[in-house]
Amino acid sequence: MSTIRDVAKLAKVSVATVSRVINESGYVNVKTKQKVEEVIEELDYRPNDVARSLFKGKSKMIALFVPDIMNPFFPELARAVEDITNKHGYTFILCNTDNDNKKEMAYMNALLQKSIDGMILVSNTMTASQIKDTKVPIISLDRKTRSDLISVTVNNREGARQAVGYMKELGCKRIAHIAGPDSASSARSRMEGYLNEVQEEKWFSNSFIRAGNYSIDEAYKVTKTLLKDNPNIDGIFVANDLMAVGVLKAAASLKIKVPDELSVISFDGIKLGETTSPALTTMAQPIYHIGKRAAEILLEKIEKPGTVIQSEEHQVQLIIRESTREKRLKE
Amino acid sequence: MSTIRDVAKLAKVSVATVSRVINESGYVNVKTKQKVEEVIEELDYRPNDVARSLFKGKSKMIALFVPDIMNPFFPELARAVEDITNKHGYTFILCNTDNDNKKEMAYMNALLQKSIDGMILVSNTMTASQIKDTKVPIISLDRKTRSDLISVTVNNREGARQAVGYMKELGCKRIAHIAGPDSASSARSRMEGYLNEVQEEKWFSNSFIRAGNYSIDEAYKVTKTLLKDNPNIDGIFVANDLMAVGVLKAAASLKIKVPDELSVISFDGIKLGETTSPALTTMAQPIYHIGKRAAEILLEKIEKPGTVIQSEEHQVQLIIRESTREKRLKE
DNA sequence: TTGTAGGCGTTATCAC
DNA sequence: GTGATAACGCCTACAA
Repeated sequence: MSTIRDVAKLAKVSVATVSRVINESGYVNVKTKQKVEEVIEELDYRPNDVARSLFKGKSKMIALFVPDIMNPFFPELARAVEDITNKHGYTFILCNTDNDNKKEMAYMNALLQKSIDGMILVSNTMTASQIKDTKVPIISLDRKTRSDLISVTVNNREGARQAVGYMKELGCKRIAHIAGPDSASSARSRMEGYLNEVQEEKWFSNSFIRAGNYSIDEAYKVTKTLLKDNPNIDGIFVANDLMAVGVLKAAASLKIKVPDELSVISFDGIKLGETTSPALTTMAQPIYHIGKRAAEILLEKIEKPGTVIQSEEHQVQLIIRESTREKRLKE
Repeated sequence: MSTIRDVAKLAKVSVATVSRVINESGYVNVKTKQKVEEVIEELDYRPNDVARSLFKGKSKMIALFVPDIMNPFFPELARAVEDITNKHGYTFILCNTDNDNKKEMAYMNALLQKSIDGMILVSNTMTASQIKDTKVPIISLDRKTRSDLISVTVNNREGARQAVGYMKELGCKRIAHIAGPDSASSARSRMEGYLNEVQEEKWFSNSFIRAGNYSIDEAYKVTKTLLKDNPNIDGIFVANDLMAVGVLKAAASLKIKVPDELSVISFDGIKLGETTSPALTTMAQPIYHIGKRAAEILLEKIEKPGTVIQSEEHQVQLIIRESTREKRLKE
């Protein structure tokens, strides 16, 4: 690799001049500029980003923290963030945290040592004190952390409400809820929305709520007992699509027909929900879009430190597929 | 952020000494070491990795190139690579290339400027000349590139053969193939395996082969015409699980029952295949394992430049689920 | 056992 | 317009 000095020597100018042409900063004579560019071409010179970073204290890298990229909700988010950061000339770093605060902090410190320019967090465990003395821009995505971070989220509560409302319209009389992990703000909000819609009903009972953890297997298990304990349930609002897959499996194993005997609606709108059978009716998040917005906001904060930015809450949208159906009233 | 100089000053030693204790290199008196460590603690000093990188010419970062992380085959691979590199103290960079050679080269150059230590490529388009003058270790994963890169792959041809062989055992008499993109070595090998097993059969016809591109939608389209043109087909070997989802949809839309009237077997063993209905019979790759191995080999090459390493080909395994069934012979 | 000093490749601030 | 040169923070000969 040739350095700026090599270029300078060959072009018979100083490194300062070379620096000026590659950065298009300051004055430089047209002819010398030309000469320098020729030499750069000839030597196939590329500036060393590490040296640049050292000088500037910035690395042109941003990181995304997700619990686990193998959870199908996150690839789309990651893709969005990568696309945007890449377009702005930043390098994208992916960190799987397994919701483990230790891991999160380890990553964070490692990245800080690398002069990371900003981070986007999908996290429940990060506390305010852990990030308070960090001066690099950080924003929260999909969830709200226990801190005052700017966040890009979705109207979980209202979306949940609409989902449950839709099931009521369909004629469901006993609607259960498979909840997400209580540690996730999104899960708590969805539960709230469910309760808002259902708490006043005379049929409602706390036993209609079962705790899942946003994973298929756990949802399968709890749904099975739920349905055994309460055979009269005719609708389930599931806190995310992934768990709904488990719910579908549980229903199938109990020979309960979806949607004929049981309507299932969930949340997220991941691709996976289109391929199940029946395909999932769901409240779809604009996943790519919120990832995009998070990245855009972060870059804004990085590149113009002065500007104030605001949290954003985006809208979800009901997508009706095959797992819900209007109940036929007995005549 | 305090620097090594701050530590030195406060500990009343030279920076060299501080450097020695943080790197555990060279001699340093027990008492001074203690003193230095106290100060490090007190100042919460962390060495600046950028400065280190500049000096060493290494960044402790490795990158993984995949076509698109939204394709469900790749998250598991990415997770494996991230886990291993992270365990070794490296930072993980993810690059989505969309199989676009321009993008690949742009990423590559950008990363080289950042003193990347190594790269793992899932790529078809990278040619030998494009990487020949790169001295950082690169290895190929899942596919073989048009170059002499060390690769970690799976026995695609033999696996395909076994898959088709299995369908024959089930009694299938007309087995079609939905192929992957010809640009991918994995797709070509699977096609070969299919042909090996089928070419000699008197029923075989080239029209039993349709070109897909490893995506659901295209597979759906081509399968529909395939099945319309050849209603006597009773088995399909699909080049990957994702396309098999499209195949299942196509069959459903044609009211063809899987597996009763049509057996479907595919390749990859991604989680998605468990959630379809019917669940996919497939030749499963040890996805996480090959990602892990690729990372391990790469790190080996990075940390001990001398050692010679070899390409690896791992075994696939038949997983029988619901999309295949023995044909009942007419009595 | 410890310290001094040069260098990794850039950029930016001065002079000229 | 251009050129020295001092940082950026760290590491490692080489001296002492």
